Amino acid sequence: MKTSDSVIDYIQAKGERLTVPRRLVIEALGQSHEHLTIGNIQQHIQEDHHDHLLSDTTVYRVLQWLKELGLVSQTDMGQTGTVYALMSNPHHHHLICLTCGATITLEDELFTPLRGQLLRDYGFEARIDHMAIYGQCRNCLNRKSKPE
Amino acid sequence: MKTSDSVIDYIQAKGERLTVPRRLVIEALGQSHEHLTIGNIQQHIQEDHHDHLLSDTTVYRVLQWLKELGLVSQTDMGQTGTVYALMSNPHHHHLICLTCGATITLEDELFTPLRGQLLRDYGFEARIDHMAIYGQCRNCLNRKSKPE
DNA sequence: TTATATGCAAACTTTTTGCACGCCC
DNA sequence: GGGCGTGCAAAAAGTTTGCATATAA
Repeated sequence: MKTSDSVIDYIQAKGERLTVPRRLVIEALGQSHEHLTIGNIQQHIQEDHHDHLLSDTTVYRVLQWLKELGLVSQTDMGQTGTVYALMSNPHHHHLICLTCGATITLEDELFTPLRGQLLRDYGFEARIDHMAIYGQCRNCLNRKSKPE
Repeated sequence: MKTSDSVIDYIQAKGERLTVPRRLVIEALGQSHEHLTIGNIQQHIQEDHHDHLLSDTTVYRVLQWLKELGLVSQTDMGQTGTVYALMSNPHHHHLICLTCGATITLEDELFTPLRGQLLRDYGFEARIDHMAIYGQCRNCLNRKSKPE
């Protein structure tokens, strides 16, 4: 698995400017192999080993820049808010139950066939990095009915 | 294809309370076979034949209620904002190119295998009504490189 | 040195909440 | 009639922008 280091290498190779806040955000995302909200990222940086608090503005701007470079994914997790993750982390996805809110983690392999088909049929390289699929979980299914 | 009528029938059969604002929102969504933002919905209702403006509050609340009933899908379309659609409309999905912004419409059938697998493996009934998949389109693929 | 990133404050957009009133069943 | 939905106003979240300062290359 790739770490924040390879991301940083890539950025330098590309000639992008690497500043302290940028490095901190990348490290925060790299260290936690989780999806983080803006707030999580700030917290992480502040707690972890640096006692530096980045402004919202900066975190937003760094994330936008990383997204443009294709290094970060953004996912709307509904209730939880919008979360970000390094695309180099092992991809995974979530099933989210609309009724009870339970979340189930999915392996990325599940999307291999779909990726293949999109590439074959549309020439489209899908970046399915962190998908959130909503629906009804097993338990909640046992009492719902649906419209005609 | 199902119209707002069958949605209304369903709601009444379920014993849910049907008010004027609720009916207007359902009709707006049913008439435009598109995905609408909150603002679109209000506009639609005001222009279309009623000159009644619903408050944001009410539209949000009606949509939340419809989502809970499983009658409406919600999709974050990035730039465009969050859009809503009656789930009774024929499902379709979008490929969105991160580079040039092109959008490609997908048939729903593409997701049949995935749905089947999620149900089989996880007992999860996925509600994939209006998915947005980001990536690189055919044209833009021909010049991109990616980090190691 | 010089272009570019950052922080602050404030503006903006989107969504949620409390409460009095009004309407559907 | 009574519970539930609606509108208003205001607050709370979430995100963006302008500008002076700081910093990487």
